[in-house]
Amino acid sequence: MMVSSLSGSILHFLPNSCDPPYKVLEEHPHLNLLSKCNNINSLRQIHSLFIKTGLHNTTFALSKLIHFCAVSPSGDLSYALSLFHSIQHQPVSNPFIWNTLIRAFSLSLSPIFSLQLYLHMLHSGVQPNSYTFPFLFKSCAKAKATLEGKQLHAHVLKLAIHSNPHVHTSLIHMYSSVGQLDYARLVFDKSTLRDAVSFTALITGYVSEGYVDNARHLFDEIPTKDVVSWNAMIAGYVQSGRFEEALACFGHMQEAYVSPNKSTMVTVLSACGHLGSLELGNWISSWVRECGLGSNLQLTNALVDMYSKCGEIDTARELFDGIEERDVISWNTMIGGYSSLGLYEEALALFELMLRSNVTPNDVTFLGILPVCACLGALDLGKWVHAYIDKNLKSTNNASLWTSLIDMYAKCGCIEVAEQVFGSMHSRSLASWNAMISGLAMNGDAERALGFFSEMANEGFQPDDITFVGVLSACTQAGLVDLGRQYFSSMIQDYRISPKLQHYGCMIDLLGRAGKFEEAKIMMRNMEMEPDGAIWGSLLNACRVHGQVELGEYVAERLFQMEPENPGAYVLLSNIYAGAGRWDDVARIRTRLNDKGMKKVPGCTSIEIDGVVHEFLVGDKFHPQSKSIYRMLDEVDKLLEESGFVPDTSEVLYDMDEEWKEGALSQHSEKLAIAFGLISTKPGTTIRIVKNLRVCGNCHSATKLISKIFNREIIARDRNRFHHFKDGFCSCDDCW
DNA sequence: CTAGGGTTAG
Repeated sequence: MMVSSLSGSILHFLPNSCDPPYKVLEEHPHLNLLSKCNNINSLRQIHSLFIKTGLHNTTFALSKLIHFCAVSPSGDLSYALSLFHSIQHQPVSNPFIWNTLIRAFSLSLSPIFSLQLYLHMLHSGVQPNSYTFPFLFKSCAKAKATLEGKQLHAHVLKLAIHSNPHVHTSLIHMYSSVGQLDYARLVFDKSTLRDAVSFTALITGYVSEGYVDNARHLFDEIPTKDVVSWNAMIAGYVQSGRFEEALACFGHMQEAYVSPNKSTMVTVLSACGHLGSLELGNWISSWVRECGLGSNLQLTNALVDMYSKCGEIDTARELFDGIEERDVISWNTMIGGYSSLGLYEEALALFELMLRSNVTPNDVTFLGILPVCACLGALDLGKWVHAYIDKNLKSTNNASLWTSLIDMYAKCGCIEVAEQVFGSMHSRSLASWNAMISGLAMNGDAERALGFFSEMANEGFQPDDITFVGVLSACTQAGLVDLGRQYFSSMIQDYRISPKLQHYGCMIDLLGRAGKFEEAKIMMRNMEMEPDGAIWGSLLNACRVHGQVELGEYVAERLFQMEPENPGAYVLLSNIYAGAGRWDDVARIRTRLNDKGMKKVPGCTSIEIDGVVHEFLVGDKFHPQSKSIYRMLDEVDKLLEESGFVPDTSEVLYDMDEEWKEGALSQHSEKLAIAFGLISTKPGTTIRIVKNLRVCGNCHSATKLISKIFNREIIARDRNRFHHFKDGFCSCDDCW
C-alpha cells in the first residue's frame, strides 16, 4: 500500500475544536466508571449509560471508551471501530482517537491496517503528531513494510518532528527490524540524541542481521547502559549462539551494578541450558524465589527448559507440575526436554496429557514429538501428526517441521511418503535435502541417495558435514568402496569440510566390510582425533564378517579398555570365535562377561498396531494374546519347514550377539512380532517392525521366506538400517 | 488522556 504524499493543505490544516473543555467533562461522575471496567460486558453497560446521559455525543467520552476497547488486553478492537464509526458523521478532529486506533492496529495481528487508518486520518484533515508515528513505525516494523516506512519517514521530516526522541527511536527500530541497517545507522548518526534507548534500537538491528560484534562496539559506546541495553546485548549473544559471551556479559552487568530483571534472567537461563551451566541456573532459581517471582510463567518456563537441558529432568518436571496455568510453551518445553533426553514414553504420555487438557499443539510441539515417532517407529502416530499439520498448520513456513516429517517417515521405512513430503515443500532447506539423502541411504537406496546429492548441488545448495554423513553412509550400506573414497576426498578438497568422527566411522565401516583392513588401519592412524568406540566397533564387526580372528582379538582388547561397561565387544568377539569353531574361546569370553556382571542388551522388537506399540522379548509370553501368537508361530514354522527351510543351528551360537542362547530360534523377538502382525492385520497389509539390535541371520532368511509364503511386505528396522522384505527377497541383498 | 529500545520452547 502506498501512502499518498502529504499535501500542504493537510500539513497546514488546523483542526476545529467542537468539544466542550476537557476539564468540565473529566469531573463527570460516569467517566470514573471506566477506570474500574475490566471486561467487555461491563464496557457495554457503561456505553449504554453514556447513551442515556447523552455523554456519547461528546468526543471526549467516546475517546475514553475507544481507548479502553482498543488498547486494553481484555478489549475488543471491532467494538472500538464501531464506536469510532458512530462518530463519523461529525469530523473526528481529535488526533488522540486516531492515535489510539492506530496503536490498536499496531498491536493486532494485521498491523498493516494502521497505515490505512493513517491515510484516512490525513484525508479527514487531521494532522498527525509525534504520538502517531511511533505506532505507525511499529506497524511497519511488524509488517516488514519497508517502502511505507520510508514514506512515513518523509512525513516526519516534513512535519519536522524527527528530533522527538520517541519518533527518532521508533524510526531506528523500524529500519533495524526490516533489515535496512544503513538507514537505521543514518538516522542514528544524524541525530544528537544518543541515549541508551536509541543505541539499543540500533544494536538489535545489528544483532538480527548477524553482526553481533558491531553490536558490541555500539554497546560499548553507550554512555549510561541501563537494564534494557544489557538485556539486548546478552540476548544478542544468545541469538548468535555465543552462549559463553552471553554469560560473560551477564557477569559484566553485575560488575556494573545494574540490577537484572525478569527478562535478563529469562535470557541468561536460555544460555545456561545451552551450556549446561547448572550452577548458575540454580543460582537464578533461588534469585527467582527470593524476588517472589516463583509464579511468573515466563521465568518458570525458562527454568524448566534450563533444568531439562542440564539433564535434571525430574526437577524440571516438578516445576512444570507446579505451574498454575501452563501455556503452550510450558508443554512444548517439557515434551521437548523428554524427547531430547531419549525419554520417549514420557514425552508421549505428556503429549497425550496436553491434548486431554485441551491445549492446542503448535509446530514446536511436533518438532518434539516427531523424533519420538521416528525413534520408536510409531508410524500411526506420525501419520496422525502429519494429518494434523496438513489440516491446521498447512500454512506454516517452518521448514524444520516438514524436515522432521521427512525424517520420521524415512525412519519408519516409508521412504516414498518421505519423498512426497519433500516434493510438496514450498521452499526446501539444506536440512530437508540432508534428511532425504540419509533417509534413502538407510532405506538401502544408495543410488537415489547419491542422485539427490547431485540434484541438490544443481539447485544451488552447498552440502555441509551432515550431507556427507548421509552420502558416505549410502556408500557404506551399498558397499560402494570406490565411490565412498571419491566422496570422502571431494568433501575435504572441494568443499573444505574437515572430516569428523562420523565421516571416519562411515569410511572405516565401508573399508572394513569390503575386507580392506590395511587401508582402514591407515585411515585410523591418520585421523586428527582419537577413534571412538563406534569406530573400533565397526572394525570389530568387519573382523566378524571376514573371520579375522587375530585382528579381532586386538581390536576387542582395545574396546575392552575403552568401554569396559559395554558388553557389545565381548559379544562380537565371541561371535568371531564361534565363526571359527573355537568353542572353548567362546565359553571363555562368556565367563569373562558373566564375571564382570555384564548382561547383553536383550533383543527387543516392537510393532505398532492401531496406534499402540507392542514390545516383544525373546520367548516372551507376557502379551495378552500370547496363546494366539504362539499358535501362529507354530503355523509359520510348519509352513517354513514345508517350503524347505532348515534352521541354521550353527547360527544359534554364531549369532549369540543378537538373542544370546536362551531362546529357541523360532522364538526370537522379531518372529514373535511378525507372528503378532500376521494375526492382527488384514491379509496383504505391510508389516512394520523395529528391532533394537541387528537382525540375526536365521531370522533374516526366515523373514524373506515369510514375506513370500504369506504374501506380505515386511519392513524391519534394525539398529542401523532397514530391511524391506518382499517376495522372498530383501532390499539389503543379504549384506548388513 | 496516548509515545521510543530488550524478554521464554526449536
